[in-house]
Amino acid sequence: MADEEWTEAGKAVTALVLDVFRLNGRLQLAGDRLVAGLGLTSARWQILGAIAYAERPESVAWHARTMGVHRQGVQRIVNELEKEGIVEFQPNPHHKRAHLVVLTPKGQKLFDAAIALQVPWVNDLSKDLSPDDIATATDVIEYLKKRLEEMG
Amino acid sequence: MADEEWTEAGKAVTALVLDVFRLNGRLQLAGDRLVAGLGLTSARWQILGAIAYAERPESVAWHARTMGVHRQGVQRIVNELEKEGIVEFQPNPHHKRAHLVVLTPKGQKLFDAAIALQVPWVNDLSKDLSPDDIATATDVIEYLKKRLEEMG
DNA sequence: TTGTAATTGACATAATATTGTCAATATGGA
DNA sequence: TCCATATTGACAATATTATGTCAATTACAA
Repeated sequence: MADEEWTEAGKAVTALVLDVFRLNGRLQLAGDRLVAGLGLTSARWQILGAIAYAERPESVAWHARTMGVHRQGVQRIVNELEKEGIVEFQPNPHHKRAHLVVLTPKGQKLFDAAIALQVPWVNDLSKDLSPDDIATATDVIEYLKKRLEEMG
Repeated sequence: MADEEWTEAGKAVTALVLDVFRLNGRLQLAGDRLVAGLGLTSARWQILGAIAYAERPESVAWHARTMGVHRQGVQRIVNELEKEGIVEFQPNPHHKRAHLVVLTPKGQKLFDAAIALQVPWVNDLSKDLSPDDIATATDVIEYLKKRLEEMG
């Protein structure tokens, strides 16, 4: 493969990447607006989701690693959420310092309220898309993500 | 359509959105690493690309609007690039203050160098993907982006 | 057990992004 | 022309994110 020119797939993925950047920005904005009334932001919501959907209570560092973001950012937001009674720390039987993060009942209600806003929003957003095409798009996105994780 | 539960497409798009967030992070990271040796970052590179690929010289505010980002951020980076001789401002015959941004020869060389790094990188990244699937993914991403722009 | 490397939360600092305001300019209608 | 509205670059004030360091802890191999 010559190095100076794009392959067909390379050209197409280049365009896809630029679209992913733009979509990411729009989604961030839309998410912020959707849950602003609940006192949430996209960043907070995403962390709540990670905690809510984890199979078991996990540490801040674990969540950061899983989300692929800096652990300091997650720590800062989780500490805020803890002060607001939205999450709480549980002792970790396997680690004295790395406490496990869980939603409080108040946090669970807040997350449920966010979901209640997201459901009609995403149902409307996606109503004209074919499930097959969405699945294909997801496969491509996940493949690229996996490749990047391997390469990085 | 009931509001309390996800449609099939809604559920699938919810998963897709989370994947887009993760991929965006990985791409940002990979881009930073790819062009770091050139004194570029993902953000700078993206702005250079917008300037390079614009059909004609445009103002900072125009680029920010097109990219869907804050105009202040673009302004800050463009001002830096201008100090470094990578871009320059041209007088705008239609507006006294809104100067038009163009690449200098040095800037064009820098952008070409970034592309020279990106080509083999993206060719390798995409080598096992089918052009059809990439096209489908791009269509879905673009559709979502367009819908969000309309809604917002 | 002992030593080495990795993980973790806390903290500090710098870089970047966000938000709001202002005056200059441009646009379009009355 | 005149006026209201929108756009633009500059500037300032916060907020958020990124990066590096540290000590405590853990994991693991010798």
